[in-house]
Amino acid sequence: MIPPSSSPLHPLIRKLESIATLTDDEKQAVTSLPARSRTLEPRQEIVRDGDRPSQCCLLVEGWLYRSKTLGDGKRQILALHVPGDMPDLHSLHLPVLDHTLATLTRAIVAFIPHENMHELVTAHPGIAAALWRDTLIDAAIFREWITGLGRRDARARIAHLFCEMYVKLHAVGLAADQCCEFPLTQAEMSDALGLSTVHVNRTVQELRAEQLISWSGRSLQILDWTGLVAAGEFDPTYLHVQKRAAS
Amino acid sequence: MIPPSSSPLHPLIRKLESIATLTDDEKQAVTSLPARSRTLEPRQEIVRDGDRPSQCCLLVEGWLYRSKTLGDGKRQILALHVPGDMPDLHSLHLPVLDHTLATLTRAIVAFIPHENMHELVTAHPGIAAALWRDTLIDAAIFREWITGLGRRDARARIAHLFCEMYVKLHAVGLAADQCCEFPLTQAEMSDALGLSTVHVNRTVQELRAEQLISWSGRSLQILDWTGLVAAGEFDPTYLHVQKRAAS
DNA sequence: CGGACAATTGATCTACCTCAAAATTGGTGG
DNA sequence: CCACCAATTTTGAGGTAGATCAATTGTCCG
Repeated sequence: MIPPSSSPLHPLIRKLESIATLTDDEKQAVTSLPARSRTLEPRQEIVRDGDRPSQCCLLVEGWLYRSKTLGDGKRQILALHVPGDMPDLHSLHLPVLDHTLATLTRAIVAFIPHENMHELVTAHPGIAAALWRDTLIDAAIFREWITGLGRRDARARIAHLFCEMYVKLHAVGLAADQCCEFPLTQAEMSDALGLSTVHVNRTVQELRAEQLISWSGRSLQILDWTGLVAAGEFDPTYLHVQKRAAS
Repeated sequence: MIPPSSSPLHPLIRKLESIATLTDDEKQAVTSLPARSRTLEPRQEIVRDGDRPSQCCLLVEGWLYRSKTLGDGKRQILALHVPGDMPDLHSLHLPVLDHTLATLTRAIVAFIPHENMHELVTAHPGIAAALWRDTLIDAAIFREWITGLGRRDARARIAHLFCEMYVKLHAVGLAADQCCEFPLTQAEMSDALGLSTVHVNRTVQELRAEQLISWSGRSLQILDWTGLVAAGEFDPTYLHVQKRAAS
């Protein structure tokens, strides 16, 4: 019943299984969703602040981010997304977007019409609950970011972000052995953490000097998980991961 | 079919009508929810970080807040709640709480067992959608707070918060003529905005000197809405208010 | 009237910002 | 395979919004 990993819907199944338990029937229903796949280049907008999308976006491969831009051009990154995420699932119930969704890396995304999503959740309350749960986890991550931006210093914020992304990737089988992708530039990282690029640079060097991480190019290695967790005061409870997905 | 305003469930109906359209049948179903009301004193915890609540809390009167506390005792307020809100609705799908819910003022809250909420959303998909939508608006507010904490200065953050609470209260009929309750202390405000109390104090005085607001005790008057909106770069889109509720 | 809490003020300090330039890196075409 | 370009990362040198510490002054109640 599990679709071949070549199906663009496989990452969604994997993701849903990391946060809920699905029956075979439900898996089947997800698999038969009509999805139109596209490959997008890095740093390309998918849907923009103010848009009224008529479809949802499922990230199959690569990373996406969501952001708001202020009047003076300052930008705040609100969330980072990895394969399996549906970053604009909320558009199902909030017709007008209040922020922009874009690619960070080259990415494969699958578009599913709202209509079909509505049918899916109507016919399968279990899936509706799982998707609702997913949006609630999203909100829990927002709360953690609020806490970091409001009350943590630069070092803790950066360490915390590394921990968070490692756990998120691990939950969907995309990280192991303390290694994972981390394809942000320091400028993007500063927009996510409410810092300047200069300060991010200096603080990342600090973490490297402390032998907590090794990060170059797009690959991150966590050298001292315990130390990094302590530096970021990281407690994964808020991610509400149910279990590690089979790859 | 509308319950008398003395019913503890009236604020919930009013709130849901401010974000969605309910049929009489759905209103009836909400009204017949079993709710146990209690009056709580100011600054009293309702559910704590780590708890596994078995009921949801509906705020009938007064203000609540949600917060996280860090290791060193620093506190971040994550959200402010006004009558009609169900601040821990997410516990329906995320069993363990990742933050604390407490009263800001003396408050009346009604508790509804998860069991009955589950029955309600199973029997009434329209209500399920409205509640889901409500949690999504919650998340949209979190995103706006992230933006403020990350990229706005103290003056803009404070102005923005005044605007946000005025609009939220207005949507449920609890504000008019540029006047509303604002029962936070400056210390609580600083915990919400990621600032120190001293700096909040000085910046509020600035806004008063600019004749944008008048705020003393628990009552706020907005003297210059346009000016305050400009100071906070406030755009209410993210609140996704559908229409003003009848009081 | 007194006590507790909240608001206000003053003085000093610092984490982080801004501006600007230099050094690296990775990708590309010849 | 190398030279070159553009995008990143890194370094240096000030500057500042906002923090911290420590009183002092309201203000609201019982």
